[in-house]
Amino acid sequence: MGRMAKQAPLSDKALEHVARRFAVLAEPMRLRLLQALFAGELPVNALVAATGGTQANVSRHLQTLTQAHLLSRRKEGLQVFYAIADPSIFKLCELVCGSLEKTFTKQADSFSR
Amino acid sequence: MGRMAKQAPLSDKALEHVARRFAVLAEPMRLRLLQALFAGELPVNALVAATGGTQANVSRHLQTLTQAHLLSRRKEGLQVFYAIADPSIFKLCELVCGSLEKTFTKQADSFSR
DNA sequence: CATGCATATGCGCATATGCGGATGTAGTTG
DNA sequence: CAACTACATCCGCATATGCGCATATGCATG
Repeated sequence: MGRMAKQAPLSDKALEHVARRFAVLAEPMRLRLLQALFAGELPVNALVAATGGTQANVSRHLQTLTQAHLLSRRKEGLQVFYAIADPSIFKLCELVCGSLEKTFTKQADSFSR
Repeated sequence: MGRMAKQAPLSDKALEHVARRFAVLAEPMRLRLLQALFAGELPVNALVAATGGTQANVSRHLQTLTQAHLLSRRKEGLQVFYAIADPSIFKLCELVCGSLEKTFTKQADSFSR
């Protein structure tokens, strides 16, 4: 299957899907939520506490992440537990952080030189 | 160095930088430009042709990508050549595409079952 | 130095998105 | 079933961002 695909140009629809995925990750509050969930499943109130956001805002962002299939949702009594559903998130964040680190390091070098 | 870092929670500033990186990638036209540049360096007019965008719009998006240190810029006579400056882009796109493929496959399965 | 080409930028508009505050809903408990 | 808890959603506002159009800038050439 398409594993070694030679980067065949993606269709417009595919590009929009990819863009949407990146857009979902392009909000600090959502990144905070994902970061809090790195350690494992958590209920909304814990995420509110962990991120310092309002309950309404946290809930909305959780909905966005869930609709993007990045989080899973599980009701248990009064609480709703969210968890990371797409493990690619981990590598994604690693990659971006690594790349940004390099960039900053280079910028720092350009001063010290 | 930080290679095996235990995902220490990122600072607010760091999170905003990561979010910004994702935001830059969250536009179909910019993804088209990156995709066109996957094969190598190209001048603006070629990118206009490849993407079907207007010259003004392409130029602005190229500026965005360059300011984000994703592209490099090289002037040669009247033309300006752009090239991918951050190889992490390749893996990033691969990861997202792979993840989206899985998601769609699952959705497809949920019909055929 | 006047003209022309390749690229960049200013401006205005339309749309999208995040946020706070209030309110709605589902489930639990007395 | 009334009151409470945990979560979701509605509304309005403020801001950000993409786009088209026009125009400016930089560089080469006759």
